[in-house]
This record gives sequence, structure tokens and C-alpha cells, in this order.
Amino acid sequence: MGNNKEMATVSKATIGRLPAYHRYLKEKQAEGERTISSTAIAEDLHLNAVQVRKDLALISSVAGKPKLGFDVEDLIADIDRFLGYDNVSDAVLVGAGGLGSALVGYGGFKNYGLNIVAAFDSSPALIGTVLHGVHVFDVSELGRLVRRLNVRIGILTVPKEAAQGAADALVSGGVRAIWNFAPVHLSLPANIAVKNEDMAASLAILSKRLAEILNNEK
Amino acid sequence: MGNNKEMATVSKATIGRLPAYHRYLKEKQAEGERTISSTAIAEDLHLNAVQVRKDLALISSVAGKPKLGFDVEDLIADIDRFLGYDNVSDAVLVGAGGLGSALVGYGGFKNYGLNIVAAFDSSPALIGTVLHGVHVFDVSELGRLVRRLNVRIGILTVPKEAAQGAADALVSGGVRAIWNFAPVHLSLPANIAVKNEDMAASLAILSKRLAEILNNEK
DNA sequence: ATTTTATCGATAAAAAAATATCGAAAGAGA
DNA sequence: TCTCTTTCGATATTTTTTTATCGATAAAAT
Repeated sequence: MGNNKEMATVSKATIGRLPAYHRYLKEKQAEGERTISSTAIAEDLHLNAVQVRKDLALISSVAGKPKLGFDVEDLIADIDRFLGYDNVSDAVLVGAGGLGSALVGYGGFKNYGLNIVAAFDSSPALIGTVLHGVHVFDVSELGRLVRRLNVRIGILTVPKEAAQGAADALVSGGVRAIWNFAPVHLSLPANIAVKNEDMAASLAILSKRLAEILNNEK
Repeated sequence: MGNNKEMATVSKATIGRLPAYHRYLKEKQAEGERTISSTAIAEDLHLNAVQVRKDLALISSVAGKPKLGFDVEDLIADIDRFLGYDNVSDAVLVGAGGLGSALVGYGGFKNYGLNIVAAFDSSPALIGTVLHGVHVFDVSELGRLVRRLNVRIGILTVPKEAAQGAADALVSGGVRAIWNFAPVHLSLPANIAVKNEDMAASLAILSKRLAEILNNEK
């Protein structure tokens, strides 16, 4: 149920920009602004104003007013609803090493609708410890616990050699979405959502842009 | 010097896929494959074969052979060259907390052409320590040291309140590219390359895909 | 009250990206 | 040797995404 039209028609590119709008609007709200124009958002975020209006129109029915723009509070509420920020989901994390514990330690995910309820690792040094309030369990218990907790989202922060195995374990426990920080392509059924956090790709894009900039200066 | 035509014409989307091709090819090479077809790459990476051929043609002059495909080793070499993996650049990291130390700890960046030579923090508990071989300096020394080390790339892993200030300090020290992990939009001159690692955006995309999948199952 | 101006929303145009089509080439098998 | 099949590379088409244009509207200024 729910509005399955909106999900089909809002592009990934738009969805990716929404959190930036959200942060920006929150900031403006904290500064006491009650309305904001697409022009202002676009300028500050280095986007095109038409694009901003189109993005917002896709996920919100708030009408902008000439000369004033949009109501900040209403827009925030609509983005909250659309992105599910007002409706937190549980997740588990596999791999409680450096990156994993950093992610657990960053409490901010709750604001983005994500709550990490358990962590798993294979290292005896970590099993049984508590990271920022989150218990670390033996990875051998993963399937059982995920099923019992009825968790749908898994965060993968294991070394690459362990990634496919951990992903399989998550899926067999009932997880349907995997946020993969390991630098490998996972082979998974088509009905599992996967988002690869490909640091190498980001770095490549940054490096190329840098090279381009330096090049333009001759 | 250098091939500035290639930089102008290779899209960000293509650049973003290259690291995945690279990993995939390395894997196949390790398995002993000498040649690979675009069809096989596309199938395994869930891409379109024409897209794979076009991406590769943009950055490589390796000619594919009917019935065999491309020479794996040659392709890897061309991607290495294009992405600068064979030519490591120095970088500094600001914010040696959880995420920062995790990134320093992940030694793998050297394979991607990046070498972290120094870290900075404002916490007395961290200043003077050594993280995985990288010294942590007082952030007040940032400008001076960056200039002396002649570093062009900065990695930003500070809390959001500190991000803009740290970015400004990096730029005034001569840094020209910033890899920003803080959840804020930085205001910087146009001739500075910025790549935002927006976790909230990734998470939003994953969540929406999950919602879509669950929805399709009725 | 009238004019000016900033902004919207709708529509159109342009640009970019992804995908399809197809003849040619070369290895594999009959 | 001949045919079949896989794959390539070039070109064309389609789809998606971004950007431009423009009349309408309402706040602000005169």
C-alpha cells in the first residue's frame, strides 16, 4: 500500500539530492527563516533552480509563492515523510572493526531513519564487547539473531574476503537491503537491495576533477 | 601536457564505474583468465554490455577480439594509467576520530593512488599519537604543514560543526581537492574540487529501493 | 493604486546517458 | 573447408536528466 507511484517516478538522482535539501532547510530553519526560494537553495547548493523546483515538486505538494518561495517547515516535513526519517528501521552491522565501529559510533543515523541494533564480528577480541551501546555478537549467530530481531537492513563493513559470505548470511537471515562498504561486487538475488559505498569510485571522481582543475590552470 | 581531451570527454558516470571494472578484472586475472568479454563483465556487474564496451573504449585503446573479448592484463594497465593508480598522490586527513582513524587504518588507498601522510585533530588526547604509522598533529599546525608537505588533497572527517573551518584551513594551506565525509555542504572557491561522501544520500537510495522491492511483493 | 520585481509552475529545448541494432570478424565445431 | 556462434565496434534510437523560456502571480516599492 501507500503511494507506489511516487516510488516509481522519483529518480535516484533526485533521491540522492533530497538529504542535502533537508540539511540545508534545517539549517535555514535554525537561522529563523520561515520561507526559502528555489533560487536561494540552488545558489547555495550549486544546483540549478529549475532542478530544485522539480525535485521538490516530485515529493511535496507544498506550493511555492511568488516573491517568497516555499514554506521551510512544510518542506522539511514532506522530505521527512518521503525519506522515512520519521519512521526508524532497525539494522545490523557486520564487521565491528575500524569502519564498523566508526559507523556505530556516529549516532546520527537515527536522524536518517536507521537504528543499529546489533553488531557482529568474528574476532574473539570484539565478541561480547559493547560499542557505543551496541552489543557485538559472534558472526556465527548472525542468521539466528537477524531472524529473531526481524531486521531488514544489513550494513557490511567486513574485509573484502569476508563480504560475500557475510552478505549471504544476512540474506538467509531475512535481510532485504545491504549497505556494502566492502570493495567487492556482491552476487545476490535480484530481490535484495544493494547499495555499494564505493570509496574507490568517489576517490576516482575527485582525482579526475582535481586533475582537470589543475590542467585548466595550465 | 597530458591528454586533456580524455579528461574532458569521460563522464563522471563512466569514471565511477571504472574502479568496479578494475576490481573485477583483477579478480578474473587472479583466477587465471587471460581474456574477458564485455558480455561477461556486464552480466557479472549487472550492467549493459554496450555500456561496458563504450566505457572501456573511452579510456583504453585495447581492441577486443571477436569471440574472445579483451586482454585482461592490458585493460587493467589502461585503467591503472587513467585513474592514476600507478602514480600515488599524498593527502592529509583532518579529524582523527572514529571514521578518520578507520580510513587511515584501511591501508588500501595506496592501491588507489592515495597516500595519507599526516593527520590532524584538535583533541589533546589524539595529538602526538601515531595511527597506523601516521602522525596526528595539532590542527593549528594544519596550514603550515600542508604547505610544507605540498599536499593537494585533504580528507575531511571532522564533526559537521568543524567542517567548514577545517576546509578553509586546508584550502589556505594549498589543498585543491577535498574529500568531505562531514554531512554539510561546504562553501569553497570554484577552483577547488570537492567530493561529498554523503552517507545520508546513499542510505536514502538504499531505503527507497528496499521499499520498492517490498512493495512489489505486495 | 499602480508599477516593479522576484518567484513560481508549466512547457519546451537541449544535453547526456543508456540501450538497441547490425554488419563484420574470428574462433570453435561439424 | 565450411558453417555456426560469439563478440566486437560503429551507428542509431530511446530514455533520462538537466537546463532554458515564458506567462502568471503576489509581495514590495513607488
